[in-house]
Amino acid sequence: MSFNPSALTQVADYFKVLSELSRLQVLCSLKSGAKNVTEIMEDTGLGQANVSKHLKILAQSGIVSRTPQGVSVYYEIIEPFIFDLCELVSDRLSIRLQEQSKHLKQLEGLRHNEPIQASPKKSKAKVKS
Amino acid sequence: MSFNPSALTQVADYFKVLSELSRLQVLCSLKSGAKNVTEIMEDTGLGQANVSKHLKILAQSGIVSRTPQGVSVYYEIIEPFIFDLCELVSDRLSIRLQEQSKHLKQLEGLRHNEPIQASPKKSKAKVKS
DNA sequence: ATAGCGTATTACTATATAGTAATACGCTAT
DNA sequence: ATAGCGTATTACTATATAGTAATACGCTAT
Repeated sequence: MSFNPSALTQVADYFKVLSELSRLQVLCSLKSGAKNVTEIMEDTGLGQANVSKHLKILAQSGIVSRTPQGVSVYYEIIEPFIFDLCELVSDRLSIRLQEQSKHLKQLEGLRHNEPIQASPKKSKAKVKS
Repeated sequence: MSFNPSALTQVADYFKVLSELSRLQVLCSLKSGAKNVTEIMEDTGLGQANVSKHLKILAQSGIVSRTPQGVSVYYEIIEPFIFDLCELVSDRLSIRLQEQSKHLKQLEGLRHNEPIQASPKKSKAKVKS
């Protein structure tokens, strides 16, 4: 059993950046192209300070670029790879739902053919032997 | 701009499960096959209560299965998909390092007043001067 | 120089959760 | 029944960080 803990840490940190709804919202807002902070605020409904904070994290983690332009600052996706990741996860979650409903139907079928026996109540009463 | 916040939340939560070093260590330990808690502890060096806690999270998120077997409990990966994700991220991080060192070399060149060469694309035609 | 605007930062609160010691729980062999 | 073992849970501490109001900063037009 040999895995590199420092590489794993980096992977964990990368996932951590993507593990916050607000940050994913900001990224989705940038999917259609570069935007400044105000535009992102309007897109996401997040507060200004909050958006700035998340953008800083995204920029520091190399997912997004920062370009001051006049009085405002434009941010842009520089690693579209993240959308691939999100889609993969999203697809996986869909598949899960699919299989889940399939299993539910199987249970339905069972129910009509052979009745499921109710499990006896868990009682802590000690039975004297 | 229309993204589904509830779907995004689920994606974020999935990433959150993978965003902790200890949890990734547990998963890596399970990569070679089903293991009980004690074996995972030995593999990872994590404490017993801590391992149990992480395993609970992994089981509840549908990544791992739980099978009591005698006095111990065996856990097993049921969604190898996570390893694909980890590898993708790991590969991306490697590519970054590669490009980073390339840029460093370019800076070195600048330092010595050597012209910067246009990026070589994928052609392997390396002309020696 | 000054005002106005957009953005970043500061200082703070609230919350989530990793880690852990102690303990409860549940199985198995005796 | 009892002891011993492996695992889960409880109760707690420590830490990280999301969100935010206030404010600082920096650019541009006047």
